[in-house]
Amino acid sequence: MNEDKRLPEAELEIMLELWKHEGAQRTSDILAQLDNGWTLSTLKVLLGRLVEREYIECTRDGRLMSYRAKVSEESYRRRETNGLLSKYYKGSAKSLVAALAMDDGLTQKDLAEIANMLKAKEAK
Amino acid sequence: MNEDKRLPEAELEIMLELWKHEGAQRTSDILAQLDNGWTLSTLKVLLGRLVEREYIECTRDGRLMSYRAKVSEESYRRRETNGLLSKYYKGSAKSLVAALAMDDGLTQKDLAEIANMLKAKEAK
DNA sequence: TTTTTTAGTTGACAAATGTAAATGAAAATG
DNA sequence: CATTTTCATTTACATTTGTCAACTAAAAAA
Repeated sequence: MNEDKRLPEAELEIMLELWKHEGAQRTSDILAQLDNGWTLSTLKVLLGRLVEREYIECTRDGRLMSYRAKVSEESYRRRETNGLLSKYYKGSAKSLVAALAMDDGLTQKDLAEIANMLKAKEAK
Repeated sequence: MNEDKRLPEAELEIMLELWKHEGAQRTSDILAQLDNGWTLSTLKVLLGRLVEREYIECTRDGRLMSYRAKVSEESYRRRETNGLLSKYYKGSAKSLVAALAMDDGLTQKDLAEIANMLKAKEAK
């Protein structure tokens, strides 16, 4: 499959929108949601490319098209996260978290909560 | 400046290599380090583009060129990390860390160590 | 059922990216 | 010094990406 290449920026924007909703979305709704200056034309072309890459699939309801994600946000996010990790943090999640902490992105409380999550998971 | 656009994959590869060393590096050394199949030609073109973007600068030592990063890894990494955060984790560092924890990327010990770092920093 | 709207499909094109060969100039060799 | 080897700089070209406008077909309206 093609599912191991990163998406170009514009197509990713669309995926991010599709991932927000469970079901399929109408072309025009997607356009409205995105609310970047694209024309319908532009959106359609990008959607077409995403279909080719098999990132999404479409169903036609009469004359209207609807699209929904085939590749899950979960899996794509995981790939992107791992990519960031390996490129900039020597693959160490701990380094990344440390950096976030130093950047004021994390509080003691956050850490405590996550430690609890972890404990709960281990207990399982 | 141009410093707010992401680099194309190939150029990033070069930056990652340059960031590994403090000083300037010879073209041929870079090529050797990268050790992907590029020809010298290819590398040079990419280096040229990076110079244009002002991501790196070059000095010539006789007939040889050396390059070194102008944009710091630190700053680029921060940008990329924030990008990931906002795209896939609603901007919440905590969500990202939770995801890492669930993916077995983090141990209790890691968290404890980071909590200590944070404490030390706050004490300052 | 003709006309007008709409939504979808194609064809186009410029800019960016990946890759490399051709060209030029300086340095090492014979 | 003439020749060969090394680098670096240019030019080239196929793909990919970003953006549309033109063209089609179907539905709604007149």
